Amino acid sequence: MTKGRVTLKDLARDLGLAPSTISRALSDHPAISEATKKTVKDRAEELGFTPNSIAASFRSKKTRSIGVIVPRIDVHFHSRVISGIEEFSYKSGYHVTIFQSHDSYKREKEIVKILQTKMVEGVIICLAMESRIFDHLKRLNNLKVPQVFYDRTPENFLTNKVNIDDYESSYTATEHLIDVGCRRIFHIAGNQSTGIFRKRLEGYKAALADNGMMFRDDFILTTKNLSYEEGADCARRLLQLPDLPDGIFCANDYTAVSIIQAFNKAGIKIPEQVAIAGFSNYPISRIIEPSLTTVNDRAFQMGEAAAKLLIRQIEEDDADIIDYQTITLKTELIVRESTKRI
Amino acid sequence: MTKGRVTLKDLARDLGLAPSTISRALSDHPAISEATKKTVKDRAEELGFTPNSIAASFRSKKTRSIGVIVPRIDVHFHSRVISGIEEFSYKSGYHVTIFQSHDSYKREKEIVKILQTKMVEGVIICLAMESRIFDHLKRLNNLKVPQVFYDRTPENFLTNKVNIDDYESSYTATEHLIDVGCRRIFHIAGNQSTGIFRKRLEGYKAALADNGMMFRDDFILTTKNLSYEEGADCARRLLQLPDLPDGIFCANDYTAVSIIQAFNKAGIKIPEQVAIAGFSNYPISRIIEPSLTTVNDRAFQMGEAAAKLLIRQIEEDDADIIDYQTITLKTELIVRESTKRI
DNA sequence: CTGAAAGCGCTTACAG
DNA sequence: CTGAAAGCGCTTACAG
Repeated sequence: MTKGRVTLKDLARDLGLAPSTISRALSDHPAISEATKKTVKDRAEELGFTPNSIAASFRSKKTRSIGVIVPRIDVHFHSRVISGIEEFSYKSGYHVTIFQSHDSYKREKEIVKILQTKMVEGVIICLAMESRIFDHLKRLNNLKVPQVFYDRTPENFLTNKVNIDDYESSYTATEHLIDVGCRRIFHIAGNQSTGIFRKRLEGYKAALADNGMMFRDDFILTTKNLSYEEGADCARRLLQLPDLPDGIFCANDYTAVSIIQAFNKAGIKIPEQVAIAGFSNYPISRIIEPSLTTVNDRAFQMGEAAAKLLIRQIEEDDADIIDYQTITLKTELIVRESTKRI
Repeated sequence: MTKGRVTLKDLARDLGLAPSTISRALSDHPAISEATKKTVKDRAEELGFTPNSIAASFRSKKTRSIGVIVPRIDVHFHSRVISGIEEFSYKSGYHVTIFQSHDSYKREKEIVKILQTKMVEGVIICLAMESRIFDHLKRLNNLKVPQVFYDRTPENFLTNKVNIDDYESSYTATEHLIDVGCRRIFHIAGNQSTGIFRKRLEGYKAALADNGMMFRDDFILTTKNLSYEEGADCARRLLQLPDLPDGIFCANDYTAVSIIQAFNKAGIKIPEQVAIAGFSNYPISRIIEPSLTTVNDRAFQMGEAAAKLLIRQIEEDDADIIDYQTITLKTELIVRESTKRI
């Protein structure tokens, strides 16, 4: 026995069989007899044989590894997506290597290069905020490494995408506010350079239009990052208005929570005077008082869907066929106290 | 040129040099002349040469890959630790492959086996709640794969550990409650089968003792998971007491927030009647009203420290020397409204 | 059903 | 400073 690890060759020598036979027996090749398989597997177990999958990957060109690039792992949304990715990948026999771009284009480019050397079989990525150029990703494409984008996805670049229906979700949330009697509905909007936030604004507009309500520019407060602090700032501006809104649809939960707190403090009754809806279903949305009506963003399912799509593309053998897919997950509106007017 | 990727051999042929020279030039081997290095690197760039690091790993037995096992990625604490691990590892040229045990011993065992076949050079792990037997990890040890544990660490098993000082942190938090005038301080305790929660209880006890206060068994409410719901339950029990506590030290933030809300509703003034301190510094602790005094658990730094320790152990060449380390990070008490009585 | 042989793309002693 | 050669531990056509 060589020092340390037992290799497949060691096993072969031990059993008086060819290495090729051992290899096939261990991977349940149909040509090998059941008897041999059993002998080999038992002996492998006894000797504590651990296959070196790096050697196997090197030889077979299959690493069964997926690269994931997110802006930050500790952003709750991303950690949930990653959890979904890991879960589905694990069940499918793939493993997941994670990198953070910190929203830097330079770092994203570096990571993509590393991913290439690591021979990952596919990549799931949420673009860095800074990324405007996609050459690094097109290059991956040329190397036939499938990619799936989520959340922040490239425009003008044909590829695989997984998203929720931001437009429809916002439409539903806004219509819900209308249904509970709101007539002056404001929108706290996200950065309009990001597609999903544009869509959330569009959904809001469409719901108003379809219900015969006028869209007004001054009902939109646009923020940079939809941060808690920006939410407080929006609340301040709203409270100075001659006419308060009677409904607010916020493009995320942080701003919604912030506004709820400011309004609570100002003695404004939620939902009686102002109904508020958010977006994401972050843990805090059910803890805040009143609890927040919000859109469940299904981050975990997005991760699962992304992994599923990616692995299908990896395992599809038709290298010539390029069929990019865009998966859109349905969301649900979770109605809580902040809009329960009736 | 072979179809698809350019290999090191292709480069060698192209330049009329030996593959060994190319290999050395690319890795800045001191024996190679600057002129040759430049020629090689420039040509590599031109031809779009991407080194196959799987081949390199296979040959050199260095994968520069670290396995990370956590119960769940989407638990905020773990996602922050992972973020710290990734950050430090990336800077050190290592990459991080992540697995979730879902607190299952069986799955943890499976993952450890996979990690062995993947030839990771080290493992960072937060034990599954279920894990009582450590044979799978001892086996890793025998294979000379360094391990670092964090948060939930094995007892009676010599290894590397990274933790915060739970005892000291709880002592400080409790003493802070005493300093602001509390005399009937209750403790919401975590599951006592977990080391860190035992230590938090101990710290609480010690602070009482050192300040001449009696420890009373009935001042301890023990929970299973320190969940938000269990916090509400604790609050209910506290509110039924003939004498309310005047201070509560909670072993995490969820229970603290839950109690704050219940007390708010019951018309009990925080901090005037009851001062409350938590543990973790979760985002919600600064949003809740009144904002929560809590211990910053330094999860990101734990991840960094774990990665740093692990990588040092990987790169230490003295295979014969076994020097297990335990790193304890200092925490800080973040004082907010919930204890500001003076 | 089993085996002999080639080779994946690198790195690394050894030699000069 | 550069090169020739061996080989890491597997898998996979090819052959019988």
